[in-house]
Amino acid sequence: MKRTSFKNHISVDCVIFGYNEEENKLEVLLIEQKEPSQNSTHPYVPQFALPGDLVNEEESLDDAAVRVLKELTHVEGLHLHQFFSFGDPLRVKQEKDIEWLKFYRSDPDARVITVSYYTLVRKEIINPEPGSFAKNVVWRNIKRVPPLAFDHNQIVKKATEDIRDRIYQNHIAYQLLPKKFTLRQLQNLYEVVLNTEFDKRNFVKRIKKDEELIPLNEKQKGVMHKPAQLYSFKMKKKR
Amino acid sequence: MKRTSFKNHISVDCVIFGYNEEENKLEVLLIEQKEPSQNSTHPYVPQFALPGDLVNEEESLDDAAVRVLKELTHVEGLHLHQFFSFGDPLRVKQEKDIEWLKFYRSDPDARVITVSYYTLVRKEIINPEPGSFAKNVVWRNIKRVPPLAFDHNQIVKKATEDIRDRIYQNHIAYQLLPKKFTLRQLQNLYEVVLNTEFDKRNFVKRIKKDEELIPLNEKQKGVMHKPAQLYSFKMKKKR
DNA sequence: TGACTTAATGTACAAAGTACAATTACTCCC
DNA sequence: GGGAGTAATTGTACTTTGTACATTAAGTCA
Repeated sequence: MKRTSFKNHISVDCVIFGYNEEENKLEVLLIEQKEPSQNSTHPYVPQFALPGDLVNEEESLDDAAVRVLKELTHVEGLHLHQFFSFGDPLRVKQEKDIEWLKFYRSDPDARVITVSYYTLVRKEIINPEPGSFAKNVVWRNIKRVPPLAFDHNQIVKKATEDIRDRIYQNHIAYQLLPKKFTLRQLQNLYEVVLNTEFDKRNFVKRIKKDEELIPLNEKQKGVMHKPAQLYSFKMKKKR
Repeated sequence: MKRTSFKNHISVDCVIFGYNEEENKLEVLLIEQKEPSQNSTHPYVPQFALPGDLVNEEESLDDAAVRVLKELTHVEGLHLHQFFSFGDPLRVKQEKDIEWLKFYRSDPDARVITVSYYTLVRKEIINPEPGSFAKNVVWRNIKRVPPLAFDHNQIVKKATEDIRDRIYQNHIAYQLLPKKFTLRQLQNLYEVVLNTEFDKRNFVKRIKKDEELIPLNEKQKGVMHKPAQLYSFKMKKKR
C-alpha cells in the first residue's frame, strides 16, 4: 500500500516591491549572492536573486516568508501575500545555480518547491541590510530586472501581473503614501504601478469611489507653483 | 554555512466542481477513504476527502495534479488551475487523520505541504470511478460539504471564493453548457455559481459583453411552454 | 510686477447599469 | 378546437459611470 515517497525542500521567495516616490519608480528588492567559495571547480559568478530560503520544520509558510526576508535583508513588519507556488523539477537544476547550491545546501540535488509571496511598500520606510548568504541588497526598477538566480525572473513577472490585477481591490495607496498627500501623489502611484497615464480630472472621480479621501485644512508648501490641497485617507472601503 | 535542512512531503489536492444542470446545483467531487486496516489500535472512521496525494520525484506540480486526480477517480482531460498552497505544520497532525496516515504513508509524521488546484466541469462529461486508496467517489453539493479529512474544508472554501472572484474573466460557461443552449441555461449557470439571482433582461445585456452569443435557427423542443431560442458561443473574448 | 509652473475645476456626450410588466408561443387537457 | 398553464421574449426611462477636453487660479522667483 505504501508507496515510495520522495521528500523535497520547500522554500519561500519574497517579491518586495518598493515604491520610490521621489522618482516615481517601482522597484524590486534583490539580494546579491555571496560567492560560495574560492576554490570551486567552476568559476562562480554571483547572481542577483529574490530573498528566499528553505522553510523550517514546524514553521508555517507565512512565518517562513517573514523570517527569511528578515534573515537576508533585515526587513521586517511587512504583510506578505502568498500568490503562487513554483515546482518545476528543473527549477534548481540550471548550470548557473549549481555551484551556489553545492555550497549552501546540505542536499544540493534535492528538488525545491517554492511558495512565493509579494508585498508593496514605501521604499523609504525599510532599510534593507544584507544578512545570511546575501552579500548585498539592491533595489532594481521593475522595468529593468537583471537576470536572476533559479526561476526568479518568472516569479517577479507573475507577481507583477498579480498586483496589477488586484490594485483596485487592494487599496494599496493606503500604505504607500504619507499620511498627508496631494492628489497628484496618489495619481503618480497608480500610474507607476499600472504603467500608464490618466487624465487628472477623471482619475479623481474614479478613485473617490474606492478610497475615501478627506481634504485637510492644509496645503503643500515650498513649491514654486500653486500649492496643492493635502488629503488623508479615512478608511478602506469594502467592495 | 549549510544549515540543517528539513524535507517535506508535497502533495496536490484537486477541487473538482461539477455543474449539475438538471438540478442547477454546483457539486464538489470527493473521495471516500478506504479503511486502512482491520486491527488498528483506534477504531478508524473513514472520511471524505478531496482527491489528493503526494507529488512524485521529477514530476511538475501541474502534472502531479492531473495524475493524482486520475489515480483516485479515473477522471482525466481536465484543465486544473493552481490557486493556493497550504502549509500549516499541523495540517496533517489531527487525531482524525493519524490512523490513515500511518497506513498509507511511509513517513506518517512528515509534514505535508499541499498545492491546491481547482476546475469547473460539466458533471455529466466525467464518470468518476474510485481508484487507489479511494473506496468510493461521491459528489456533494457545495452548500453542504461534509467534514473532510485534513484541512480540506478550508481548501474547498478558498477555491469557491476564488472561482467566484474570477467568474467573469474565466468564460466558464463555454465549457459548462452544451453546444446549443438557451439564455435561461446560461443564466442558471451564473446564478448557481454566484449563488444569486438576476433579472433576465439585464442579465443578457451584461453577458453579451463577455461572451459572444450566436442565435441559431433552432428552438427548444418538447417543453410545455413557449420554446426558447437556442444559442451557441462564437469565441472567448479577451479582456 | 511679470513670468513661470502646476493645481483646480466643469460640461457635454457616450456607455453601462438597473428597475420594471405586457405579450407571445408552445403543450396539455378537456 | 379551445382554454389553461407556463416560461420566453421584448423595451423604455432613469441613473450611474466613463471619457474627452481647456481655462483660470495660486503660489514662487527674478
